Amino acid sequence: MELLKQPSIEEAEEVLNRGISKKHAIIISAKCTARYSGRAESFLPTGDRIIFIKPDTTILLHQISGSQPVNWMPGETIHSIHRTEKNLVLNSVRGGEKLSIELQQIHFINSMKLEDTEILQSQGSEKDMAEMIYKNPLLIEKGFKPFSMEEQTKYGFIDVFGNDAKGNLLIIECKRYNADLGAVTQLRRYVEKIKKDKGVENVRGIIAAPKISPNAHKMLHDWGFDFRKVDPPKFFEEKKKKQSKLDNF
Amino acid sequence: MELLKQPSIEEAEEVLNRGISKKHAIIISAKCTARYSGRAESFLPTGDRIIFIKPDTTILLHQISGSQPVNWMPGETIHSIHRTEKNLVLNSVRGGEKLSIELQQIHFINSMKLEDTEILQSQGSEKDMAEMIYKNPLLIEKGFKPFSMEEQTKYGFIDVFGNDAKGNLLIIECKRYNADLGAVTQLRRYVEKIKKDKGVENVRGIIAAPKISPNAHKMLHDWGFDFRKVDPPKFFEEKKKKQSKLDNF
DNA sequence: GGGGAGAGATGCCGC
DNA sequence: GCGGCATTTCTCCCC
Repeated sequence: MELLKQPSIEEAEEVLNRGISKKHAIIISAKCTARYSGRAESFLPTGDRIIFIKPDTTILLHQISGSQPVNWMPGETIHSIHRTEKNLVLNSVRGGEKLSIELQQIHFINSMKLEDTEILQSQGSEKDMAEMIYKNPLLIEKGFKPFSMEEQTKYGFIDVFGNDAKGNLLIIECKRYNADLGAVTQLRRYVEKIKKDKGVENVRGIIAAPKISPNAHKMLHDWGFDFRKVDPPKFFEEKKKKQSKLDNF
Repeated sequence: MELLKQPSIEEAEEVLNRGISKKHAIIISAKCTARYSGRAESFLPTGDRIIFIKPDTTILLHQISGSQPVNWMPGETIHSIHRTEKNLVLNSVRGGEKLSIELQQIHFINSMKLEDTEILQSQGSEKDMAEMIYKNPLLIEKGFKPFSMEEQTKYGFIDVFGNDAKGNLLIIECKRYNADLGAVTQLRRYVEKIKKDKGVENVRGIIAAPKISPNAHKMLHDWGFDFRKVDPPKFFEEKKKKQSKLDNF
């Protein structure tokens, strides 16, 4: 691990070059400017920021607020270090894209080998929600018999597909949070595709979500579709437990 | 600035508490585990990671690859430090969400005041593209007369709105990259809304984008809409210059 | 504060 | 590789 406080340009240059070639994780706190050119064009005037170069060549430039980086480059990027008269410049190139960070004052630089082979174990995605409905069709309505999940069509894939009590085809589009206009047009697209492909007319559409925006609900109704309030699995699990505990009093 | 290499639990706890209360930017490199509960549930087993706590209370946990954090909490989060028998635990709570990071070995911790009042100056967004078309209607077709931009409707806002040479209403939906099925359904929504609101039938729709997916193009055609190849401004500016330079030979 | 949509979105999966 | 789409999306803008 190399960790330098207020390094000279020469020291920082060496640490950077060595760290990049060794696939270290490199963190720099510095006063800098940044220019980006590629999918758009941008310039960020002088300020204190955090720069993070990952072993996979990803580079992130973070300002002191917000969860998104202000500038970045994803993997497969080539970094190079240059010197101006007074400063150090970090150029990162990838295809037609280029990020150029000019370091004007380096507060600290750290370069070190990090070990991590784990991946995130996650639950509660939209797919989990579809699975929950598939296994508990009563969440939609009595008599609903789902027969497929993630059904592929050229116009997108259907979350849950089945028959209702009267034998109509029934398409469920799940949203784990608020259903919006996009969710309704998505459902509409699937219903029309299935009607056309199977040459049938009795195809119903349902949006399953914890809530739906007023305009989306209106459009849903205009198109003869329905809404079912369904909470995604694991959503605010702790909060719900607490709430039901309170409800018992 | 406080910068400690391999700090003891006690030292790290002090730096963390002091840094959070002083609204410092805090960076930790550590072996850790992470649990998240809220909009989903997740667990991340032991590994070396980078933790970044911003002055606005945003917290990011980054693994050594990928441009996205593996766990995070946006602003308005309350952080607190606790001790287990052997380790330090950083709890971050916001509404019904909770992120808990257990620090098992701290490689370094840095806490410092950062100064930054600048915001990114950016060009080449979809709005810039709409503006370009508004000013150069020939990019769409001869006789196109745009009369409004960002027109608000309850079902979304229209990028560019105008009349064609024959006096039909013409709605343009811009996409700065590949137009997909969503872009077509979006356009369709606007056209239907305008037809209904104005009680007219002669409303045309056009997607302006550098390219469009085959399925989207088919759906566009099925609905009687058109596609115009338009490159967004500033997109790969450097690359294009180079290309046109090559073309001259 | 909610709705609607873009983003230099990124990431995942299926064909 | 492209297509289609979810994301603990985040962020911005307008009502």
